[in-house]
Amino acid sequence: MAVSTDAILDAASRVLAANPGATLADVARAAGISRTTLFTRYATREELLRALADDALDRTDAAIAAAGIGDPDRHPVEALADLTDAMMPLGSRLGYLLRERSLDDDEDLRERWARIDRVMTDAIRRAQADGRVRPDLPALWVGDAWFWLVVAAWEGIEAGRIAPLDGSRLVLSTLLDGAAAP
Amino acid sequence: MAVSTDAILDAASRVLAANPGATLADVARAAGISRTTLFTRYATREELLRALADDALDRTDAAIAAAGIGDPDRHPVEALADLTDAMMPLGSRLGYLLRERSLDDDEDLRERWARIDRVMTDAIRRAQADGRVRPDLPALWVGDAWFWLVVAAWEGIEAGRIAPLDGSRLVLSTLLDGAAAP
DNA sequence: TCAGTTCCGAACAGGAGTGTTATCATTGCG
DNA sequence: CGCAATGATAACACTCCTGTTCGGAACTGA
Repeated sequence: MAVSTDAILDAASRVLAANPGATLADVARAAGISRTTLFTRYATREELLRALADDALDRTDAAIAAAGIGDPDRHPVEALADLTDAMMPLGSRLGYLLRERSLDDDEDLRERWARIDRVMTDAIRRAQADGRVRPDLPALWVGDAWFWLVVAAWEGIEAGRIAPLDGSRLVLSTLLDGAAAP
Repeated sequence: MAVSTDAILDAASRVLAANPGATLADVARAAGISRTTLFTRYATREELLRALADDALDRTDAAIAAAGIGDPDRHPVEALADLTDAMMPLGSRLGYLLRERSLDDDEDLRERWARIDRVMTDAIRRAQADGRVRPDLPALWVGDAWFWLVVAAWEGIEAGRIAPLDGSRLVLSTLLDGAAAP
């Protein structure tokens, strides 16, 4: 196995995030292997896409667990800060999922994403009950706002609009404190 | 002209936003016309995509002008509120551009988008100078954060996670005041 | 009724991508 | 050195989409 599975998935996520219609030949070229070799790893395009999605969700699950988002004893703002840090390197891995709609009707993937959503929303509800997050905002919305601000940071970093090391801080500070001058 | 150009673009943006790889046959079906008739309006797929993008940018330009974003005398927060309201209905029209990468190398479209970006960023810089927006956040980032919160609202509304009429308020309140409890 | 227009359906050629197969070169191991 | 495994290259069939063409249906206006 000259080229690791991870290297293939990494190349694939970069190519497919940049252009969801990219050819398997493009992916293979980016991974430094031939198209036929790529087919020996993933028999069909869909199989590759599925593996990519699973890998992205694995990493997200791991980040959520490591940050202790589901832990009621953990300070929710600290947990969110840790999670945001951990999410920043996942740009292309997860970003590709945003643009790839052919997996929308995959029940397993939807269920995995719903579970992540539930963990986040529960944590936000606890933070609201603890008086740390505004109770007048729907918890679902706060979670969505956080996620899309992370996407904003991914895009901003990729486009060179913000410094890579600033991403996490900007997301957290904007989400929690807002952009209006005090 | 039984089916208006606008109806075709509307159907096309909905179909292509849901799935950028959708076939022209899909688009024609959604628009209620035949595939051959669609070809009489737009000779190639690229021509249709270009028309869609131009239309979306036209609407964005109009919304920016109507909100007075570029007007230094206008209260910047009120202008942003008006703009956010005006952006809410543009979900699929602009959302499709987010996912469509085949137009990334189109110089005209890039220039149009850059001009919109410049108007927004200038307005944010003025708001920072006036003490209405935190000066410690990069103006580029504030603009991006606003835009992606708008996207979050589009997605949330489409998924039924937030009420359509709440979108604009949630975006503004989150961006300006933050989600942390005071 | 006739002419003109607009649209649809069917059919076709061409191109591009997927997935398969067979053959050859390379590397590593016994 | 010989064998096995791995991957590359090339070629192929197949499918799907694009873009074009043609004949006919429906509607309109004189």
